[in-house]
Amino acid sequence: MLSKKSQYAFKALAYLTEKYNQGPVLISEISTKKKVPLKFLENILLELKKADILDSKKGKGGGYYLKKDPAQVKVATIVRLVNGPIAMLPCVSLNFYHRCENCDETACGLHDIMIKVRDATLNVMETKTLVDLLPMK
Amino acid sequence: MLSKKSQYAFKALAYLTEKYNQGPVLISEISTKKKVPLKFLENILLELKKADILDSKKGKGGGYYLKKDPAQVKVATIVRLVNGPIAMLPCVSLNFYHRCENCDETACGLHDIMIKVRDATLNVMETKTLVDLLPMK
DNA sequence: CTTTACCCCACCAAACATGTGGACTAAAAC
DNA sequence: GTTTTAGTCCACATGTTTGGTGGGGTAAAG
Repeated sequence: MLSKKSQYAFKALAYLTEKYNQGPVLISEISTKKKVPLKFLENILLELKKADILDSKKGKGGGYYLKKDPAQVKVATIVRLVNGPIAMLPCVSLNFYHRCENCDETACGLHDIMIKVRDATLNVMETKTLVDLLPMK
Repeated sequence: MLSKKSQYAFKALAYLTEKYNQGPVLISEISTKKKVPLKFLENILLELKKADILDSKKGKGGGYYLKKDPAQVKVATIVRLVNGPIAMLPCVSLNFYHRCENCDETACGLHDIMIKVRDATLNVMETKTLVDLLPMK
């Protein structure tokens, strides 16, 4: 399951997508509009900034805003960043690969199953972007 | 990611699938062959028994064995049992549904994305069974 | 009635999740 | 140039989950 942090991140990103190209948005505004704890949100947005998804301005008229076109930011990228690996096993992860202990990958049926799960999941997450977070009209 | 517990469960189930219809298998045998901590494994197997996946016999000649044909036991069932929900959001789970707070499902883009992810994942996990845990010959 | 082997309960440490508080810094406004 | 605004950074608190262990109890076989 996605952590609350991840869900908060998506709520914030949805809001910033709505406001894309309309200048910086206050953390406090996102916090109240999306019902996300202010200080927690602060950490999340900072993390997204460090990952080059968002940018920010300090002082009056400041706030956070999307650094890139939301249609170019994949859901998979955000999940990996905030929630961690998408794959269900370390030995099957593209971005967080780690060999399993006591497990021969070439003779592990679970390995093959989880590769299929990963591919099916990525097929969705790599094609959906931030604009898909907004409800259809 | 799958918990270690889940990985242990699958290792044990793979072993019991190999030994299907060959009588009860000792916990200690599974533990040494599959390199799973004995006491931890005990808890896991007991849980699988209570869920009607396994059965056991006490005393000499006792041990654990599969209660059903391994080809009839879906991977999805085991994951739900040992690891928890398969869906990435409570509001999108078939077996563990729970409404999201502060979130209108009908106007939540993430909701729709995660339904697609869930369906893609289930498509694999509902068709794969314990026999798929064994390496192909 | 002793041995074997599963059953059951309680506990434990470490890691992670979910926050909060407070001081600091940069930018803008006055 | 000092005040105000708003993001940055660090530390800590607390609760839950994860991964695991210890020990006694119970049922079946011999």
